[in-house]
Amino acid sequence: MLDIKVIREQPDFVRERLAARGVEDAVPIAEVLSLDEQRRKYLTEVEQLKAQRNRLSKEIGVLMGQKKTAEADAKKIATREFGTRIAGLDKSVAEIETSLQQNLLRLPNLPHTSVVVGKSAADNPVVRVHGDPPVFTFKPKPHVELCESLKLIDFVRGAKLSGSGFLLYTNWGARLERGLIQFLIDLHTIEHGYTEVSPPYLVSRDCMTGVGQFPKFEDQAYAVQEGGDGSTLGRLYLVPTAEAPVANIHREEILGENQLPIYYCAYSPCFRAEAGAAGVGTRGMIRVHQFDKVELIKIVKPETSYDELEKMVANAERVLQLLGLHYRVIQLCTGDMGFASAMTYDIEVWSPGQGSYLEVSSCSNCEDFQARRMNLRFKAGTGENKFPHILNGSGTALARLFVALVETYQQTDGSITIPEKLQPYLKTDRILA
RNA sequence: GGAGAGAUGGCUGAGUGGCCUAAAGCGCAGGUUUGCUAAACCUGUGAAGGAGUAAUCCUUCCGAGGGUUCGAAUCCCUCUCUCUCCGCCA
Repeated sequence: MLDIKVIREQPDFVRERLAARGVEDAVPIAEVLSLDEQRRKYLTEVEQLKAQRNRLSKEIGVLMGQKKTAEADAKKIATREFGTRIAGLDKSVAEIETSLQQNLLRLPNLPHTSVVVGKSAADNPVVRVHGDPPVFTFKPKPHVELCESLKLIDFVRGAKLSGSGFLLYTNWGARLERGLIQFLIDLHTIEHGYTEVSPPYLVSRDCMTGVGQFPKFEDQAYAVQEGGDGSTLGRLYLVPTAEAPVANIHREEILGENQLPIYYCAYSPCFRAEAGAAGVGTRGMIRVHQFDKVELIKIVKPETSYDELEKMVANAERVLQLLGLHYRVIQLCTGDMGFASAMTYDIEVWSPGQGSYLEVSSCSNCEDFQARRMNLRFKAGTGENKFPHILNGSGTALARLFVALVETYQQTDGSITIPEKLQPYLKTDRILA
């Protein structure tokens, strides 16, 4: 959520930054400013009335104490009408505030001023490239073919169970997936200093709103109804990422400055309905409704957040380096960034079978955008309460990492070799055809 | 699912209609004392919002939402959550 004071004091700056995202038409800045002005007007009025009423009530209390009941009763009648006027104004203020809040929750974060202004993924600058694409003496097969021939994934039966976009990992495929999860968590906790957490996979509406998923992207979440009485009470949402629960761990808390920075690492399955996406590039494992991911979350002091972002990207890159995979890092331009982010790096791993890069990690600095939404603060040394910056990054997404591994390490005979670092987790150095 | 207890500031915890402007303690900040540390003592210390150039003033907030009242942390109703015991259960 944006700071209403910033919108009020620098509306043109806010308009310019939002326009850089390419959402200027949808941005009700004028509406927000008008509501904000109305709110303050009514608030001033009703507060003056309340001050008067409080004064009179106090006088009545004194009269009652002196047993001057006749005078007290007269004053009561005079004071009574304040109640109705106050109630009316209170109602107006509440309505305006609700409306203002709804508008604010729909405004995306402002891109950092250093981020390249662009319209789409085509404008994303490449930050660095690691290694070279592997060279094959034969035509590398796409992952779908390899997974079928090695019986790593049963695509047909996965779809039979839950529809397209759901995977049934089998035998060595299931073990590879599990081994990767273990490998990633060990790496980030033991070597990178993150604290492991294992969150709920169903979260409240507040959590989804806190990270910026709701209200804008509500149609992309799977909702689960407790009881089934149709009310939104007791409704929970399958996590689209572990970010949803983990970033909210300290929601509505005031942290001590010495508690920061906080580093969390969490595995979770991720559920994405992506309404309307069915049928578009859905073959195989590239785009699915359920995938595994190991997520990194940082809660940090504002002045350190961009250094922390660089470190987080390096932590995610380490995964691909240890697995010997070719990848590149890009920075998302203003038009391609997520709703909550001020700056995002994507890491894309090379897929020999597709002949293209696949996004396996997205690391974002959301600055105080999410902290405001969840009212998470910390007490700064100066004594004032400030919003910390929250970062999230994939470390990394699994299905696409799986694709890159299988395609990169395929052999002439159709088998797959296992990178050295993964061998202890799989208890083998090769998956045979 | 049944029964009971509870939810008050960063934390613990008092407060059952009117100086509650929320006691007290802990914690935290500053100060005094001090060779250093520690300790002791003193002072200060909730949040959000609004008006004002400013000093300052005002409003709201005691789990959430309604209600009663001139006035609610306090009384009434509804809901949520937590704890204890019982039942069921992986």
